[in-house]
Amino acid sequence: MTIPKLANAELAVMNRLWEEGTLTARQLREHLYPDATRPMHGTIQRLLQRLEAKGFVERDSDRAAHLFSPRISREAYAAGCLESLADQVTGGSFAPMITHLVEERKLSDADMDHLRRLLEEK
Amino acid sequence: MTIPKLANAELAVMNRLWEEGTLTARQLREHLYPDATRPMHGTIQRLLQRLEAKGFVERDSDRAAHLFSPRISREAYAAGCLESLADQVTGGSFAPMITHLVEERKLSDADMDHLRRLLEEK
DNA sequence: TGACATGTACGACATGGTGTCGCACTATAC
DNA sequence: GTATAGTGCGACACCATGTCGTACATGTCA
Repeated sequence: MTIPKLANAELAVMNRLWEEGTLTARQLREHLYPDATRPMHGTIQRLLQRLEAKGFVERDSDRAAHLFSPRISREAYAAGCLESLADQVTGGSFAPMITHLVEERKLSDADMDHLRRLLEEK
Repeated sequence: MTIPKLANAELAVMNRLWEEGTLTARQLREHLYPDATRPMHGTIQRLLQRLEAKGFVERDSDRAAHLFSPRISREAYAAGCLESLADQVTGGSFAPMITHLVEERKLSDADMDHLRRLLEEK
């Protein structure tokens, strides 16, 4: 029961929803395709429909123009992807890749500090 | 210049190469398709060819049966995926998803200990 | 040398997911 | 009523992937 992967256009929609919380299809379209020569109505609807099917967005159909909100937080999605990555590549363990990140100095100081404090508390 | 993503069959080949170091196409086939009703020669060759094109395997063609070895370590691949995940979802920062993992207690004790020690050293 | 086994190169195909379009249908506004 | 905006969804083209088949190269042994 791993998290379904999001494709580019889907992720763009989710990123916008994670930023704003709740939006209509029109608001999404205006941000994602600001200078579209074509309508793109259908495209957004299709994306939202698929995202709803995957359980990523929630639809409030009270009004004529439905309201869409994220159903999964950005952090939960990211962590879910990280989990399935670990399952596929490092046998479910996170240590190898984080170690590699630290040794290659890919972690920012802020990230390191954050982690240190987090681990001390637990 | 993010790391190209590996598909299932490709990942299976890489996992085997990461375990064994260097193998021939035949050895790979015997492990990956042990009870194949069909030859699968072409399939393995195709996969290796694509992996070579993506820069994941190295080919030693000195002998008649070429030898294939991984060109990227398992850890480097995992960390690379993790990096592009962070870029896509959390603006390049790793803290949010690791925090989420810790809070949801998805990290094993071994992982936690490992990280604690790692971070103390740096 | 020829016959045969083994291995490589690669074009081709079916499949599945994705991004897009277009049209039918519905609801709201004037 | 008509016009405008929104939804639902079938359809399509595109691309990566996994697989197959065939052509070609090489090696071995009589």
